[in-house]
Amino acid sequence: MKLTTKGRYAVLALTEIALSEDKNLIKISEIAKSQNISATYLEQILSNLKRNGFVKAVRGPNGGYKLALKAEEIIMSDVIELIEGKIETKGCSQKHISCTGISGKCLNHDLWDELGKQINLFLSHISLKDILEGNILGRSRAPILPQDCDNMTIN
Amino acid sequence: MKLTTKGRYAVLALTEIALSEDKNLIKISEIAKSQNISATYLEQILSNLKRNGFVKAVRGPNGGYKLALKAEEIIMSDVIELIEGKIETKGCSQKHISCTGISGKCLNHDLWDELGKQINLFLSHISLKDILEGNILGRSRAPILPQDCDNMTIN
DNA sequence: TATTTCTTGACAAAATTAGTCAAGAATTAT
DNA sequence: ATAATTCTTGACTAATTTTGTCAAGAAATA
Repeated sequence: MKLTTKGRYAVLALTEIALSEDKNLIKISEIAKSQNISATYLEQILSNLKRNGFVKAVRGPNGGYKLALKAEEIIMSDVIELIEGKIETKGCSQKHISCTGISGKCLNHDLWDELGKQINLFLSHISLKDILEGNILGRSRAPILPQDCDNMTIN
Repeated sequence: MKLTTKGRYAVLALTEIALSEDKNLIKISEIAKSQNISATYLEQILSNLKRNGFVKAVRGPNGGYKLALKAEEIIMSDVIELIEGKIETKGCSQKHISCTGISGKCLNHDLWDELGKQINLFLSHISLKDILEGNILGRSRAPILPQDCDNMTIN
């Protein structure tokens, strides 16, 4: 799996764009300067976000970027998947035979599959709006254990 | 954050070692062969696992590795942190000033911090025993949302 | 004593990430 | 219309990280 500066820069840029919604447009150079990121590197990322409908661009003097969607519609799992590729923690090399020698199925695969699912699940519940509102801390949650089902009721 | 073949190989090796507990010792060359991994690369990883008390090694003819702990005591977050380093999805470059321009604190930091926390929380609830028993699938869980607190009771 | 097997650290190749550069297209102000 | 501004695109390069290899050695056992 991957989580690099590219993904972080993307979220950072989206945040900056959202925060200057009142001024309507923000330039790459402004974001680059305020975040101290290479402007030309940011171009790649914003261009990608544009192609995929997260932001809109206006060229020419006083041009710049703005959000193409409402902040609550910009979901982190979508953004990260676009920029970094699928969150996949691929397991063993063997695809069909067991890698642990046990019956038919690779035990390790489960771990990485489920971790990937967990990461995705987490990010799919967080929108740009949540970030803007500082509504993130304290969200992580322990995984489900067998005995949980007995002790928990959802009304 | 990082999740590379090295971490996967470590878990794979631990699984193999655990599965041959009855034969008591398993050689690097056996693991390498059955998993089709470079033996010399595995050496590094197992050596590391040994230095940190997860496995024991016996040299000489009929030597090899065995677990130094019970399978239920080998926790994935410990293993992964050892092999891959701290699960840290470090946020912006600025440490003290805001990177989004908003009051004092970096909004993006929260996202990566909390994601790191979630990954760690997930892995800290999974032991080698769980893997051996195939007790992994279905564990991932959606993050906590504000309204959850109202609708859920834990008895 | 010879063989097996782990141990360690230095090296090197390959892949990925991060970043640069340049030519161009669209827009706006003058 | 023209010049200045700003995004667009793709090719290229540099830096870093990952993924190994290699070799000399140490411990154990038959």
